[in-house]
Order: sequence, then C-alpha cells, then structure tokens
Amino acid sequence: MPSNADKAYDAAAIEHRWQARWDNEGTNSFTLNELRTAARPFFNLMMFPYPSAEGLHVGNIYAFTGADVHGRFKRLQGYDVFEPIGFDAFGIHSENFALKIGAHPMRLIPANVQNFTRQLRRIGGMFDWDHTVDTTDPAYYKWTQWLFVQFFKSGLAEQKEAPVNWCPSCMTVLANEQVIVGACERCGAGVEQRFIRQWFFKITDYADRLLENLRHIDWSDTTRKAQWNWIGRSVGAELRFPVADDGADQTEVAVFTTRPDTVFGATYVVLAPEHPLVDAVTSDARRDEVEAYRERTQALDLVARKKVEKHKTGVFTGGYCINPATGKRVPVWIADYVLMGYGTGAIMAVPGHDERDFDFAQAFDLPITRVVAQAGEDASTPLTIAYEYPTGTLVNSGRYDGLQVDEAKEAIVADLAANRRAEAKVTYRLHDWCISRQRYWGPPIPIIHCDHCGAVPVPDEDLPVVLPFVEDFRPDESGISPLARVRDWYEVPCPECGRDATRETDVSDTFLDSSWYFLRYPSTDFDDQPFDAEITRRWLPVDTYIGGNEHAVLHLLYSRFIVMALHDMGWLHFEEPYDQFRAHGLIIREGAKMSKSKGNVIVPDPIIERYGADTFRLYLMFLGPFAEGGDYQDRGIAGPHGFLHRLWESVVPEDGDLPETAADPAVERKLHQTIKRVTEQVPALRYNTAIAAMMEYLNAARAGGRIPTRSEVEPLVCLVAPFAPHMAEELWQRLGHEGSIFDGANWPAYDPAKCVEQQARVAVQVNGRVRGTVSVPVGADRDTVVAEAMNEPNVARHLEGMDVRRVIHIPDRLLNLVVAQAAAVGG
RNA sequence: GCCGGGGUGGUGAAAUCGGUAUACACAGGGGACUUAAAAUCCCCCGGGAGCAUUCCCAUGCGGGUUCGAGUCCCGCCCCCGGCACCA
Repeated sequence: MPSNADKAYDAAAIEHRWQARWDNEGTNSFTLNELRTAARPFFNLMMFPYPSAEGLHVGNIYAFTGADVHGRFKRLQGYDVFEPIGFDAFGIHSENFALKIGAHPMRLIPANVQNFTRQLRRIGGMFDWDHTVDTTDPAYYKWTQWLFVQFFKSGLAEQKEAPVNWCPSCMTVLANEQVIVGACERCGAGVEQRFIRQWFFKITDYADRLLENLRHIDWSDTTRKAQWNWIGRSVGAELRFPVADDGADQTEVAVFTTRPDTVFGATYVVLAPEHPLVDAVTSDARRDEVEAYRERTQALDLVARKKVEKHKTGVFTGGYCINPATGKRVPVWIADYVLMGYGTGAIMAVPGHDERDFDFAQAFDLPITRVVAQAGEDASTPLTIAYEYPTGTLVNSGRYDGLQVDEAKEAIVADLAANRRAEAKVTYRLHDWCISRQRYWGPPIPIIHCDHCGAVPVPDEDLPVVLPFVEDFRPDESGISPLARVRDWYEVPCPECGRDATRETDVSDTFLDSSWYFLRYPSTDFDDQPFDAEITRRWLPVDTYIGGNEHAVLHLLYSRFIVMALHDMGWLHFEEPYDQFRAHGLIIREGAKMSKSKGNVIVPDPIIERYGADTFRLYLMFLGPFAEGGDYQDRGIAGPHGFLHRLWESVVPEDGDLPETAADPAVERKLHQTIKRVTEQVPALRYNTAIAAMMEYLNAARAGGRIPTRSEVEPLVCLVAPFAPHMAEELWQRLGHEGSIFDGANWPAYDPAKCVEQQARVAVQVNGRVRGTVSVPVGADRDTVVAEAMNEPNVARHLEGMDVRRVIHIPDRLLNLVVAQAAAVGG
C-alpha cells in the first residue's frame, strides 16, 4: 500500500531519481552502434555555451529548455533524437576573466565546465553525456587545427596585413566590441590602430553562394535577412581615373561605384587616408598637411572612425586625376569618410547625387554638378540636397544626355570599358574572416614559418600542436602573442627541409572552434578522424538548430562557410549545415533587460531548489512566444506550479484510486481538441499557447471538483512530458508502464472525428454589432440560423421596423443581418 | 539613417486565410473548507451608464476599404533588437 507521503508531489526527489535513472540506463545516450544504425535519426542541436564562472544564466536555460522541448517532442513521436551539448571554452572572454581574477584558464575552465555540467543535468535536458565536446580539449582542437590545414592546402587561408585595435595600456589587441567610443573598455586608454600580418579565411570567395542559398534554406526570416544584409552585395562598376601629370607612368586610381551613370558629375576624387596611392598623388606643397591628417586618422580607432560624424573632415592632396568620362582634371582629396576596407578604398565623389559627397563638397567648397534630372527638372535646376533616387534622365552628361539612369549605367560602363577605364563589378560588405588572435587562450595556428619553405602546415601526424602551459600569459607591448615568448616551444625544425624554423605564435579565433562542433558530436568516439563518413551521412546535416539571434551573422555564417568549403573539398556530402534554424527570443525581467549592474539577474538554482526543474521549465516556456522571448515576472511561476500540482493530484489521487471508467464525452472531445492543438503548436515553437491549452483542458476535466478518469489524464501526461519530463516519467510509471515514457512513440494521436462539436454558438450581428448568440447544430444552413436568430429576443428587438437588406452567414461562426429603416407603410 | 520585431486589461499575454477582442496565467476582491495558516475548490475582475434586460466606448494616433478591421491599405508616433559614412 502506498503511504500518504508517497502520494505527495516531491519535485526534488522525483527529479533526482529520474536523472539518476537516465544516466544509469543510458536513456539519452547513444552507443557507437546505435549511432551507426539509428532508424529515424534526428539531430537536435542547440548552441553550446561558454562556461563562465558565474554558471548558467536564465538566458541559457531558456534557450536550452526550448530546444530540449523540441527534441523530447520529436522523440515522443518516435524519432531517434540525438541531443548533444558541449563547451565553447576558448577565447578572449575566458582569458580576460582569468586575467581579471589572477587565475590561469587551464585551471579555471575545468571547474566551470563541471559546474555547468551539474546545472545542465539539473534542468533535465535530454543530453547525450557520452558525446560532449570541449573546444579546449586537445582531442578536439587537434581537429580544429586539422581544419585550418585543410583550408590552407585548399588556398582558402592566406596571410595579409590588416589593421587592429591596439590598447597601449593593456598592451593588447582588442576586438571591436571591446572598444567603447575610442577607448579601451577595461582601462579607458585611447585605442590606436596598428597594422599586423594576420591569417584570413577567404569567405568572400563564397559570398555569392552563401547569399544564394539563403533563398531556400528553412531558417527564421530575421536570421536570413540579417545574413543577407551582412553579406551586402552591391552591383556596380570599377572605374579608373588616371592620375594627371603623371607622365608615362599611367598610374590610375580605381574607384568602385554603384552609380557609373553619374560619372559626369564626379567633380573630385577621395582616397581613404591609408590608400597606397596617397604618397604618389600628394604634391610637395601639401605633404605636411596630408601627413598630419593621416596621423590624426590613425590615432583614431577603427570603431570611432566608423561613427557618423556631423561634419566631414579631409585635406586636399594637391594632386589631380582625369575624369575618364569628361576628360577634365579633378582634385584628389583624402578623407576619413572613405574607408579602406570597402571597395577599392577610393571613390569618385558625385556631390550632386550622393549625400555624403554633397556634405563634403559644401564643407570644402567643391563644385556640385547635376547629372540626373527627374520630371519637371532640367540641367540647370539647382540642387539643395543630393538627388539620390536611382531613376531619372541624364543631363550635363555629353552624348548620354536623355538616357534613363539604367540605360546610362550600361552604356557608360561599356564605352569606358573599351579604353580599359571601367569594368562591371560586384562588391561585398562582407570581409574575409580574420582568424588570427594575438592572444594565449586558443588553439595555436598549425603553421611553421621557414625562411626557405615559407609557411608550412604542421603535418597531420604532428597534430595537435598543444597549447603550452604558460604561467604568465599576459600580452605585452610587442603586440605579438604571448606564445612568442615561449622559445623552446616555437623553435622547431621545418617539417619540409628540416632547417631551423619557428611556429606561428598566433592562436585562432573562437569562432573557428564553434564553426564545426556539430560535425564532431556524433563522431566523438573516433580519435583518428574528425568526423566519420558513415555516421556523418546518417546524422547530418543537423535537423533543427535552435539558438539566439546574437549569432545570426558571425557563428551562423562562419559555420555555413566552413561546411560549404569542406563540401567542396570532398569531406562532406552536404553544403548547408542546418536544415532548419529557429531563433529564440530574449528573456527580460519585469520589463527591464537583465544585467549584473542593475542587479536584476535571475539566479536559477534557488528557483529550481524551491519549485523543481519541471516547474521552472514549464514557466519559462509559458512566459511568451518562444521565438519572441518573454517577461519573467517573479510571481508568475505560481501558475505553472499549480498546474503541475493539479495534474499530479489528478493522476495520483490523495484518497482512492484513479477511476478507470469511460471518459465523459464532453471531456473526451476537449481532450482530442487539446491533443490536436498541442501537436500543432509544439513543433511551431508556440509553447506558451500549447501550455495554455493543456491548462484549459485540465481545468475542464476537473471543473466543479469532478475527478478525471484514467483515460482523460493519461494522454495529458504525454503532452506535458516535453516540458516537465521528470514528472511525466514518474506519472507514467505510476500509471503502470514499464520503462521511460520517452522510449517508444508515446505521443498521443487525436481522432479528428472526436474533435468536432455537436452544437455551434453563432454570433448574431445586426449591422455588424453583436446582438446575441444562438446555438445551432454544427453545419446548420443559413435559413436555419436566420430562423433561430429571429427568435432571439434581443436580435428581434433590433430588427423591429427594419428591412433586412442583406444576410452574411459564416457557418458555425457568425450571422450578420444588414438592415435599414423600413419604408413607411403607404408612405 | 537603414533593416527586423513590437505597441491589446492592473501585469505577462491570447486571437492575424478580416468574422463573438481580452483564451491561459499572475496580481486583486468575495466565498467554501480550516482553531489558524498553507494548499485546494467556487464566484467576480477592460472603462462608463443602469436595479436590471441592456446600451455606449475601448486593441499606440489619424484617415481609408468593407456588411464587418486588433487583423488589410495610406500617413504618423513610440518602444525593443541589429547594422550603420558600404560609395
């Protein structure tokens, strides 16, 4: 006989018991053989966390729970769901934190990982703990380095000089995000720009394909749009402006423009201050001023430079170019509003038709010429602001006058191309991916520099290049990696010629670690290959990836690129990594963003302690639409908590047994309607309304204190299982089932015939205003409903003295009687 | 500035192929049970008028289309997120 205590809902006890059982019985983990043979594989991926010292925050739990609900739902439908988790533990984040508290990341990270693991288990995620990944484990980064070597061998990795943010006080390179209005976020010192030789992955080679596939992949629209904009494809032309007075040299300034039709209005040329031709075009008279300006620009960091300023700055170089269309001499200026990093780093300035050029021309009194006119304007209509619309008729453009903008674009490029002064060109906002970090906490880039052989990749058999333990990993003023101080590590013989050589001392970007982790998960059983061909074919691409939109453009774009390139190299059979991607929303608290400084961060552990993981999960999913996020209100947890209690009580009655009698027909109908709704809403990630539907159902089944029967509550246990897996397991067992509810396809089916109501409540409107409702058999025709409506006293009252002019009938929903004052009798 | 997503009760939010606005939940009020509390259960809960049947008003603001608009169209305002001198 079960005791009374045994009948109470003890969340903590139940959750611990089932978590232990899942571990012991391998409920959620796959053996290598199972991975090889799974009949209905479903790869349910979520974004692996960076294991911070603070532990999991609510945002993590929210994201993981939402993804876990999806995975559990699929599993209940009979899929073999693989749901791995791992740790993205390399990177500046970890390194800075370690520096701050004076600890070593090699000692810090394992403790963080352990704490995260404990928390992840506690929330009841369906994780396969036999297939985890830790990016800082040499067994993992061996293959990150292998990946680099593959890219190097394919010509997709190259070294070139690039500007970086340098903090002279911290003596380190900063990421753009670490620079706040020109100052270092940590010490406040002014940040400057340095040029350093770095490794790049040529993602721009893939820009068009990355863009093109966006059209058809099944991703959240917001994410696709973000990538679309980030890649930023612009179609235009490169025009060449010969430097004037240049003798036989024929130096040219190449500019990129999307508006070659406006070339007749190009009254000056602007180079980025860093442009390589600045020295050549600058006249001796202007040299000091030009140099001063360049120095001033360089002192600005990259971020401050990109801030739109109210007034433009720049200086005249004293040099001139020839406008290839007009043949006229135009002055060459340098200005920081022209960025070296985009297009050719030089522009033809068309102040009449570009707002920025217009501002600049006004500030420095440069000529403004109209070359496009719209209806009602002509060549002499003055311009008070730049006319930027991409339509109109050309004026002041010689023999092109009268052409439309689009025609002129083609004609002018074609004509200038004949003299090699132009060619059609596409430019991208997307840059090549700089993967070098002059830091310590990352995988060493597996390259050996040899004076004779150049950059030589570390041979596969010598991988991994283990990151050496360096007690003092603080960066120094040299701007080169801390590894450059570890002489006995970096001095090695060249793998090709055997002569003295040195290792690359930069480490790679964290985003490289995370660009392929999902490929590794199913293959962690192998240490002789990054991903097994057979297993990869079975499990990849990922079926569903759920994660935050903060990674919309970096991680998600990089991983697409990596997979596409690996596909081209012949390593993978697919070129898009994720069949379906869904972005989840952000969780806020009582209307405000959570932040440490505001002190309104939710610490999950005490809440789980008090209410249990099931309640916490259910509440998080109930807050609002998962894709949009929600507002966490401390008191609100009582709702879902009460619901779980009532469910428990209904399945495990305090006194007596669960009635085995037949279901009440009305309740049964509601049950089938509920199964239908939940089955439709869960895969659409509309968890909040799915939960509401379950609550509504349980309320109906318990209405007026009635005791639900077994057949009324048993399916509800399955419906709630993705959200409250521990309770579902416990109730499932108490209902007499053997084994886990998640083994076997236990998701209930609904009978469409049992969903339909017998009677419909039809709203009756008179002139669009509801005046009553009538109850009619489902499917009743218009005349029947009208007859019923006429009998409804309030409706009848509104029809007095009226003629019905029109009747609109929406079956089972609504009847609208359009009436007007009756014509007066004999009137 | 550009690109997303939003604006509905005291609060979180439902409802979007145009068809009874406010489901579900929190908070609040009243009641049952209880020595009491908790838990549970029942009732009320957008605003205004009214004893009431009922009527009027209400989905950020202003117009429009329609028998009918939270939903569609036009013009605005505000909030959140991202990008931002991209030529």
